[in-house]
Amino acid sequence: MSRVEAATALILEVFRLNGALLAAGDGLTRDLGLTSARWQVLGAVALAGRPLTVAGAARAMGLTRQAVRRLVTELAADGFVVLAPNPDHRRAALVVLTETGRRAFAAVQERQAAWAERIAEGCAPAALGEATTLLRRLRAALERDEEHGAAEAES
Amino acid sequence: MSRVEAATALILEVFRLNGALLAAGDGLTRDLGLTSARWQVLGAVALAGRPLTVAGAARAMGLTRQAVRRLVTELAADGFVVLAPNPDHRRAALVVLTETGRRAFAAVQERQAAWAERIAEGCAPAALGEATTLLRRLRAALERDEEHGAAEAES
DNA sequence: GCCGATACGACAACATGTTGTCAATTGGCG
DNA sequence: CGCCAATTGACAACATGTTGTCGTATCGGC
Repeated sequence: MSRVEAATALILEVFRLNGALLAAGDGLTRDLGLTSARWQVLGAVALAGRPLTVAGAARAMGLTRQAVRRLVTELAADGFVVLAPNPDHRRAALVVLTETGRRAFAAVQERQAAWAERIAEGCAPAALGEATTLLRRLRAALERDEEHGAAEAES
Repeated sequence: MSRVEAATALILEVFRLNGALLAAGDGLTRDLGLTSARWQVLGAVALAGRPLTVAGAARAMGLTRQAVRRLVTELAADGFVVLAPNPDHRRAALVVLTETGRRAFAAVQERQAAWAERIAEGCAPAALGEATTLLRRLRAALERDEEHGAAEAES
């Protein structure tokens, strides 16, 4: 198999796995009133070490602040977080976990560990690490390509 | 790094790479009036070997027929495909590429090959293959877990 | 040949992300 | 001090996927 074919096969598999993972994540969190996306936001806030604004959480997650804003609004409506006044910035409120939010996140984290263990059961940690490194390298090449790709496409 | 940690790191990287790939795919197709999603539909129809119905294309791609239906409607509106009567099934029309559609798909395919070569430049085909195999195995475990996961989650 | 299960297309509602736009706040610099 | 650029939150429009529901066409078994 040529390099192009091998790369294409890997890319297609990434798409499929991504879909499967999202579905699994939703299943993992559904009965707690969460989804994969909400869980991700909760995690960013829980693991930040300091209170985050919506825009800050978005930066931490690599998403746009608009997407995070809607999720935060929903999480606040469901009582997982509250928006606390920010002493440093009147408009940019801080997202703070409630006790409910903390408990829900801890519960999901436990499940996720057990789930990851089940899923990766037959895989050597070293092999997982090598695959991660390869994917990271591909993504780096992708982002490098993006930067000066627009000009080359014209040629 | 424990297996759970390694697996979690890999999963997060799959999410990130998926996002980067989608963005790159859109960039690759934009000036032809396509997107990643439309390209995928065009590819399913082009490579099927025989005419496909909307539902058939959806099965071939692992998407729902509703999602494919909308994309096909848009592709038809833009002249990339036409819906031809199906002699075997009055309601299920066949999706057929127009000359425009064929040319657009061929153009994207050329670009994709060059792009994949650039992206995977520093990677050995064997390493790509191993990563693909690992991801496939993870997805298989995931799908197996889904099946009898609902019951275990209660315990 | 009829009848019910199944497949298909259409429509609606929703989830999740994007980009674009706009006003308000903040902070730095002349 | 005052003004201008960057940041932020809000809203809208759109892209892409999902599920649910409905009506109808097709097919297989009796």
